[in-house]
Amino acid sequence: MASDFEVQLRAASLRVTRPRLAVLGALRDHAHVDTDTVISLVRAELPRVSHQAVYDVLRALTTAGLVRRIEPAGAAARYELRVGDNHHHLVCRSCGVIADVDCAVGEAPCLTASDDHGFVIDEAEVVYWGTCPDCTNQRSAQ
Amino acid sequence: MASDFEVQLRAASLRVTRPRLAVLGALRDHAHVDTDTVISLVRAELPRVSHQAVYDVLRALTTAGLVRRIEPAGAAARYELRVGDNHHHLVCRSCGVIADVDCAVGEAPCLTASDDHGFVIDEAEVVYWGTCPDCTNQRSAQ
DNA sequence: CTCGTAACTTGAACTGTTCCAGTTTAGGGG
DNA sequence: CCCCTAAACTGGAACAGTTCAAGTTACGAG
Repeated sequence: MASDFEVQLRAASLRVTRPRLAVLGALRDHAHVDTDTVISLVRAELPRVSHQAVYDVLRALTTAGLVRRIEPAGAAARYELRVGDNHHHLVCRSCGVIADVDCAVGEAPCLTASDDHGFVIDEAEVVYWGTCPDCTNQRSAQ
Repeated sequence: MASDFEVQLRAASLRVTRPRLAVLGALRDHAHVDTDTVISLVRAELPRVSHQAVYDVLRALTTAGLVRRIEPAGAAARYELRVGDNHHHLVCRSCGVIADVDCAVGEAPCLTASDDHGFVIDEAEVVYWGTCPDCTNQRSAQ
């Protein structure tokens, strides 16, 4: 429901606008989408939204913590609705598809490095690289 | 020594060329450098090397496994000489500096995801995000 | 030494993202 | 309830990092 997003936006002291609601709706329905896809999805609803508006909205939502930005090496940025758990991602080297995985080890998996070099660590990001089932099948079928 | 790199290149059935040796030398002396820096370092030795050559060399060395490409979200690609251990990285959100860390848990830390979704996983990449000592000090000094 | 091909040079193109100046609009104060 | 102003949006241009393409050079097998 839109009103749910409205509450979230207000809680983050962000104005409730159509583009923002459309972006949140798009992310609710499609996980791990890149900016271009978000733009298309938003325009399906609001045809006149500029690409710049989507970039602005995504940044505003990301800094507000409502949305999480994922940026696998060598690919465009992707976004997902921020859910409470700090889960990780499986990325297919072949087609780029992304799947969610829960933390491997308990609640804070590798959150503490063996030697922090004096850094103040606030997040441990884990990316599993591999080949997704579809790409594996396609390859063996060749 | 250069001859060491020569052996490595030949072992990967890559031709031994000055640009390649220069890139390897630059990476030996400077950890976690971005492409631009590699270009400068190489040109200090061989002024006439094109940026394209450096890009080509870095890609060839990366696919050959002699060099490892690191690509922290939102930053340009960085490179380091591939060493045997699969260590991880600490990245400073403020200045972008990178430090090495050994695997947190044993030899293959989080290498096995809790649920692999049918993916064939070949690498688990861990990035610790935080603030480096220098940036922490600078901030508290303000 | 000769020759074929991998590697290099030069220069332009491309993608994802950001910057900028001007216009619109959400939503609190009067 | 309406007005006003900062926040948000539009359109268009700029930018950085990387890659593509066509032609030239030089490594190293024979």
